Amino acid sequence: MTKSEIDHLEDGYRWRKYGQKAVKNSPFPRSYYRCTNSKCTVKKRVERSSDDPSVVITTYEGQHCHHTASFQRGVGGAAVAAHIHGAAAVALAEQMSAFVSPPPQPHMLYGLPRLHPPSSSETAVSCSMPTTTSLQELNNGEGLQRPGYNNSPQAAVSIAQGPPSPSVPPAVSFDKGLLDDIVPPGVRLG
DNA sequence: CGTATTTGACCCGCGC
DNA sequence: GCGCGGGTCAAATACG
Repeated sequence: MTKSEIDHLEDGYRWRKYGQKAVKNSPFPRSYYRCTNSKCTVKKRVERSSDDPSVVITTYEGQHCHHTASFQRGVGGAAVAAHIHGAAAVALAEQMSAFVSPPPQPHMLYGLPRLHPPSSSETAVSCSMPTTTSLQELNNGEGLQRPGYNNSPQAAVSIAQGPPSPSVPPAVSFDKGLLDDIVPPGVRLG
């Protein structure tokens, strides 16, 4: 869940919209996106919350087998990395903050309950993985592990809308785990 | 001209 | 079998 006015959030990857359907639960249409990487079959659904039009619900399906499409496009990777720290990271922060905010039903975290693999322990870098919950990647940091959440959801959202300090600890906590997955450590250092 | 988006049609699973 | 809802395809269109 992301508090944003736009549906197409930048998360460091390139997405191509391939469909849109109207859903019954919400008066707003649901958009279907697919990773532009030909070898990456990651998909995501973006729908706007019927309860709060300012909230968009992004559901990821699968896991990326690459860092960012921008890197594969050739030069400009460093610039993109800087961009991620500036904007995309904010979008991700919003997604993380959504898990520390008081949802109406914490147990319905979009398929998270079936995080356990079917049988063998599959590697995180496998393409076209059948598991429909890459969100675990977003939560294996601290999102779900923390026993309680912030007193006010606004506090969590404020991280994305305007951090009070240049180095906010909560952001760094998942920044390492999350950006490390999409931004090469070498680039981040530079 | 290449790429991304729009949008109606099509396919499939499910309940009756 | 039929209707409904959700997901995907693909031609048309828009844009840089």
